[in-house]
Amino acid sequence: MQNLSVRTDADDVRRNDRRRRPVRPPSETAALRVLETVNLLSEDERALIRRLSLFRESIQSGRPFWRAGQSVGAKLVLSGWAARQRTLPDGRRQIFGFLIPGDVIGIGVAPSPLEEVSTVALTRVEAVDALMLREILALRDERHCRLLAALSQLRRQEEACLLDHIMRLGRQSALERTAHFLLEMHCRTRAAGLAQGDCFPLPLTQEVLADALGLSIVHLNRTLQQMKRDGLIELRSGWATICDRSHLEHLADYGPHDD
Amino acid sequence: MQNLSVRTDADDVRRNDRRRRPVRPPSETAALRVLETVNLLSEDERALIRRLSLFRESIQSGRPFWRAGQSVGAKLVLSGWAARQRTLPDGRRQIFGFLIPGDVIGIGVAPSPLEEVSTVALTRVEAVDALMLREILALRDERHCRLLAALSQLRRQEEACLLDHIMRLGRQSALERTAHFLLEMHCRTRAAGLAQGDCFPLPLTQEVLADALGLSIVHLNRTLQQMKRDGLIELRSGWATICDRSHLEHLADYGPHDD
DNA sequence: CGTGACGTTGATATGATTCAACTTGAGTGG
DNA sequence: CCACTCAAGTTGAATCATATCAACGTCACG
Repeated sequence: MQNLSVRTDADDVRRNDRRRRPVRPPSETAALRVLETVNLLSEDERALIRRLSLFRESIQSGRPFWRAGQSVGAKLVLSGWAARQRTLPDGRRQIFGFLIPGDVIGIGVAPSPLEEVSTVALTRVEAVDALMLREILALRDERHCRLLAALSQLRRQEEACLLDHIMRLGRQSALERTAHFLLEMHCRTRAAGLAQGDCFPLPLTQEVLADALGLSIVHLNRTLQQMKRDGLIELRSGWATICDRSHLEHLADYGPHDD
Repeated sequence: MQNLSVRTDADDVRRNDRRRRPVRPPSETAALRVLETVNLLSEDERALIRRLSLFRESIQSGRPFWRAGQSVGAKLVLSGWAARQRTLPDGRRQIFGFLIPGDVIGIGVAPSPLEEVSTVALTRVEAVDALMLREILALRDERHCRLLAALSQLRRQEEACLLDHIMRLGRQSALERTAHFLLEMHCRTRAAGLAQGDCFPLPLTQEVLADALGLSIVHLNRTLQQMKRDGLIELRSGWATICDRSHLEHLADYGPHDD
């Protein structure tokens, strides 16, 4: 794992026991993989993404990654995770979703309400300013049409995840929600080339997980323990493993919908 | 009320006690008002909407209004309410949102995942086939740019409602959810010109309401009763009244978000 | 005068939250 | 190397919010 060129966020977690070395330049392959998954890109388009890497920035864990209503600006995540979240006056927090490597925010002609939601880094996040990308795409040059299509499909997947999230929060039990969420994250990390078979990075504390799933931290903990006890999943140091996929999928009603 | 030109859905409910008369042509003003609220339209654009009324169709309450993945097709609701919903294998249902007069589905260049959700009529629904509208807008004629802007803002509002829905389901109590939802519906019906001051049509059974708010029907019933007892709202025959707005807004944390 | 859809109610069960204590493991500084 | 600290995870007990079940009321309609 360590010698792959993809720097995962869970690496951050697992490298805790060593002295932090100077930051290696993060590879842009995760970003490219996400987009490729969706749509094969031309060499022109890949080069465009790679050139962006010059405008790299690094956000510390816990710092805001994107401020609500940041009217101008656009970012492409190279590595690290962030959470879109909103907080009630009394402190209750709801997480709407996660940004993982290859995800993008602020691109797209029409502004999305998702960009009105503040986003906070959950690990160290390496990102590039994608304003240039946005402007290039706005020209609707034919050479970039596949990239454009890939990005707009990415946006559609994001919206589909919102719907799944509503289904989970409104009508599924703690166990079902958690199972469904883990399957979704496995799918997303796999698309980003971050997963290894049934094993995928999940650099989230139980508190964060609970705030995403609309559960208390204690109840989430018990739910996870039950899932481990039942041999459905394994969790350790920022990584999750799907042990019994078919059982999980059945439990969570995971898959395409036809009603 | 009865002599206003806007035919509301709640009229359907309240007219139960009379012989059903031949269907009067529904006015298109609700549709226009929704769009106008967002953006003043030119006379050209209004005329366009009015002309659409020729392709009118009527959907019975309970029948599907839009099938999941109906790849082609576009509709504009003139009157009546419909629910976007998904059902789990064991029958649990989650409602993602409601279509009210002036709402539109299937327009928009990029297909939205919301259009992958099946939609069912909750009252009789009068709609027009807006395929023509979609094609006209796709031309990006300058004369229709305001209409285009209005429609895309409508879509943004829809997505914002999804986020509010997630917040409600994930982190608010039954009371808060219900309050928040009622305020949202008041706002939306007002924009459609259907509300009368603090009073607005709400032609939803408690079962439907419960499935939207992620509550059991019994608990929703008790919650509504408490709200009535506390003088927050009134409900009767398909209409709701906001009695104590400031209290409700405070209770539900309703309003713009800044975190 | 049934019949069915919707709403209401009480009793009871359960899933989830809260609180508080304790564990574990990694980072930090003496 | 040890003691300390802090964040994250774990556990049990008590409590609360919400669900479930079953019965009953009401009203419109045929």
